[in-house]
Amino acid sequence: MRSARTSTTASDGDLTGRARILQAAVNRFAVDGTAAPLRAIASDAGVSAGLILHHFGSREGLREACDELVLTQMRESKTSVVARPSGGAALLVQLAQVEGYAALVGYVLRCLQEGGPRLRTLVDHMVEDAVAYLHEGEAAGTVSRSRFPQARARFMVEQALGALLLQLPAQQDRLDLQELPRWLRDYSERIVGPALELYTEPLFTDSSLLDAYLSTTTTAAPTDHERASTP
Amino acid sequence: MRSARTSTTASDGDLTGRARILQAAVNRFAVDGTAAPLRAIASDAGVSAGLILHHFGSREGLREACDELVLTQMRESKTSVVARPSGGAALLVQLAQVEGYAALVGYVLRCLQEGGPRLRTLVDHMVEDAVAYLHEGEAAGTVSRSRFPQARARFMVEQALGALLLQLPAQQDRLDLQELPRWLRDYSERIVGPALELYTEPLFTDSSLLDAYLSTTTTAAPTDHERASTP
DNA sequence: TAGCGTGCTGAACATGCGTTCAGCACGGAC
DNA sequence: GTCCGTGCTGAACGCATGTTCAGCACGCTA
Repeated sequence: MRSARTSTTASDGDLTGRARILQAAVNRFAVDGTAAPLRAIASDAGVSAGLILHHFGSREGLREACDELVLTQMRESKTSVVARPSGGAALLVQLAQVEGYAALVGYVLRCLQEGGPRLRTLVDHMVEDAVAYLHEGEAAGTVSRSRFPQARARFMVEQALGALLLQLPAQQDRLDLQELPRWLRDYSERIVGPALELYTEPLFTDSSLLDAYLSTTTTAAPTDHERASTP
Repeated sequence: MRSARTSTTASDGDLTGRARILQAAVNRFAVDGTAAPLRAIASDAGVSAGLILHHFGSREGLREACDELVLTQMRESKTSVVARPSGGAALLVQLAQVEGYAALVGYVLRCLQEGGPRLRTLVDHMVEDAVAYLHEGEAAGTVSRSRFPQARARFMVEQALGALLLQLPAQQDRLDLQELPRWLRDYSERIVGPALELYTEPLFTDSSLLDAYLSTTTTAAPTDHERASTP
């Protein structure tokens, strides 16, 4: 199957082969999971499987190119999408509403679901954004100060992202990108009540547990250091 | 390779073939991910790959038998392991400390990471336990009452479990069961500070956001219904 | 016009997987 | 003793995958 235009330079309307592959890959990985076969991606892009290897060397090379693309697109879109208290999770929900960004969000969710350090930098960026956002809140007086600002931000981001992952279909099953925006919106609506309540009215009626913990770590307490280890 | 005892009834010390397969399967799935090949499991159990199919019909049959085993073992162990506020996550952490239960916990984590409705009943049980536990706290006066007790419990359980998943290695990578208890303990220590703080001192300094939300849902507000849908 | 490199194809290869199947060993029933 | 069913094996099959490779088409350069 030859593409309509065989010109190497991408004229308006149709992309270069490499870009078409990348776009198809992000889409397929989001829909069918990160184990989607190269031939399916090639078919979607209207090229042969060999061309993918020709451009990216290997399957892993394609994955890395996808990661890079997603990282830059997330960074670019961050300015246009308002940051939100729940860290990066709400950012993903917001972004998925934007036309054409569903595949991007789907790929990110699939990568996080896959596990491992693949998008660690993306999560780290989200944590940093959350730190900054919470810090602004502290300055404005709307957010309470923390003894562990860094760890608190990471804790919130990881909880919000992780809860999202639990809702996903299995890696091998299909994720409908058409339904993704609505589905994410429904999920947000479902949790916004408990979330706001939990963040406004403390779960514990007294501070005995917190006090007990703080008293055990008063001596040489590393009030905010982050370790990152993997079993 | 014939097993030492060929007696069909399991004498003390060595299990029947079926049980050995099941044990090896849970172990392999936990260590190498749920895509671990049957031949590896067979090798671990000291049997041929054909025997697995003979007993369980197919790979999916083996998975379902593992799920059932894990479900019953979790139910049995629940009485001996104290329930904790953060829902099922802390239960997993506690259980992993017990000698010989690491594989069980690892398999549960792998299944949750895989996504989909595989262990939905387990999560539902955890939610129900959390509801009961929080209710006891309310009666004792240590936990604040919620407008959405069911949704709050689910929200907390899913957040706690999900955050745990984000820490896991990739499905294809190895999960060291020897290190799992220590690793889970380290993770707990890392988050207990922010968690207790967040649950004791409200994140928001005023209730404007919560009030705004509640005012929009005063009319015919379904104060606590749960929907479960998958995209 | 001749040469050449880039984009690209399609067939082929090697590998690993789940699954099938014909058949063996053995222990209890009759 | 004979029969039969159960537990079990090991080779084989069919399939899907990632990857390799020889070669084609086309546009640029000289």
